[in-house]
Amino acid sequence: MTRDPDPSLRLLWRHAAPGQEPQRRRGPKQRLSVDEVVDAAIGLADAEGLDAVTMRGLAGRLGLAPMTLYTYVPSRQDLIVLMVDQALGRTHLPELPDDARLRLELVARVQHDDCRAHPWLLDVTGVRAWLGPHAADRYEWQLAAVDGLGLGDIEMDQTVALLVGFAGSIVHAEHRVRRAEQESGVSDREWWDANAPALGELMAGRSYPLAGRVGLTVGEAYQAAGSPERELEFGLARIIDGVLAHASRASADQSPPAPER
Amino acid sequence: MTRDPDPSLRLLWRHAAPGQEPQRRRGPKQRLSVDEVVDAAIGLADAEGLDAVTMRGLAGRLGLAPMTLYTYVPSRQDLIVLMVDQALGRTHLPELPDDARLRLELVARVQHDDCRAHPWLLDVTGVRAWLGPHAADRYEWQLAAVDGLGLGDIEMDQTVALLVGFAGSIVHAEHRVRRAEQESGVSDREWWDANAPALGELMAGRSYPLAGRVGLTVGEAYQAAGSPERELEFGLARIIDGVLAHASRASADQSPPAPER
DNA sequence: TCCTAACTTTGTACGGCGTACGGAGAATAA
DNA sequence: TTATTCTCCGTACGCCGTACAAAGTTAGGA
Repeated sequence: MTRDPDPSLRLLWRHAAPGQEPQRRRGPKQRLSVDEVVDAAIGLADAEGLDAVTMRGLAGRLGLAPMTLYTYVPSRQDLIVLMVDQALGRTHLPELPDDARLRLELVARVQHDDCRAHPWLLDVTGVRAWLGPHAADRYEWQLAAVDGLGLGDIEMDQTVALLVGFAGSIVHAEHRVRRAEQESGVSDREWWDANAPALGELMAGRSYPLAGRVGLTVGEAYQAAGSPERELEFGLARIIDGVLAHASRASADQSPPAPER
Repeated sequence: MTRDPDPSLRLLWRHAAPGQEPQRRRGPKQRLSVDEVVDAAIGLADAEGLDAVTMRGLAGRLGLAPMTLYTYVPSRQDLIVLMVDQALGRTHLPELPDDARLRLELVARVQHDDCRAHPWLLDVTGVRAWLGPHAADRYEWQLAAVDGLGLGDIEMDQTVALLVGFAGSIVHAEHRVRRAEQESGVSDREWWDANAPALGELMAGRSYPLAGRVGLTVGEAYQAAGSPERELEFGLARIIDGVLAHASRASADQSPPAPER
């Protein structure tokens, strides 16, 4: 009836095993552990991006032949799944404060900081990674942060998605320009200085009254196209205002002792 | 003084040229146009993802030898830049309604729909693509939608980033599971049915009271891990509430004729 | 008119990628 | 001891982006 379970699942949950692991295996012992391999891969991805995590490159860094990696991990895709959960697991999830606003902020900030530390997390696609132990722990923690506001189960899930999604989108946008700088070897400012005249010429005839004014103001304020930190602060404040207003409205509607009418 | 401008800029703005183009060129005419090449690439990416846009594959689809593409486009990376702007240009930016709430919704919905139609837009990194003509038009349109709310220039920019970032994050999350289904050939539901028992076994000993309850509720409500449409509606409503509340507060503070105190 | 320079199209080739396959040697189970 | 099972790794295949140069086509200048 049930198909064979996904083999990478067992690998993902290898540390939470129900104790049936310590059966000795036949061949020679492995030089490294899966954790060491995954940690090295995370380090490589942090430093040079997910594309730099090649089986050859990673093996070289570990002093192994490329094909040896396949005795630790079934494939590159599975390695990435393990990287995601292991990276999430490095962050200690802090205790939740009493104040609701601070709790919601914390959810977004933890996600933001993790994405910033491991920008490749946002590049991972085609993967069911949210089912690892650390992802599960995190989801539980996130739900605890939005619990007790008077939201229903579905709204709790949606609130987490809202906070986490927005935090990720900020890093995603920032990551786009960082990568462009890194790959081209030209900083955003240098590129702009070199291309502004040509761009102005090409844009001649078109008018961008608002974009021109706003772009100028933003550029002067931050010496850059934008400030991810400020965008996070601004968006987060608006989002939490909206969520808390909704929550107090919802719990007022549901609480039987209506104050007055 | 100024370095050579980025050659891909001229290609990006090729249609907005200041009329100095129609000089005849010497060799034989090209069989295709840049637009046709880019359109074919967009079709390929829409259907099979950005990874499927290989120079060989695209050339084959166009009936060309792989290297011929390099007479239209300097590199694959530049092709992708052109794809982004051309995809954005396909969407007609609707007239902005009078109601502020509707205007903000529209900004998010247009972005959401475009990302949904071209999910590979979210995979594009390492590229300065927002400087194409259609990207510029869109930014101007987005700013017009948040104009007149009483926000300062920087806050206008941040509001656009908030709406657009959130809309993108919804599609990004949805795209992750779609790709996982597509690449593995197993639907999310099938995968879950096959792996739920094994997963339950692996999770034994750990308790996820909230995640268990909420996950169950969400799963029953949507027959899936979540509903992107509902997440968009929910998040958008909260965000716009927060933005409008902030805007009315800000404009009340700034308006010289204070009503009373 | 013909020559020449510029341009398109293309074949070949190089170095990189993920990984299938099979062999050699080591460690355990029998 | 022997058989089995595991680790490690060399080789190879089919992909990728694209550098390079040859061959063919066109327009401008003589």
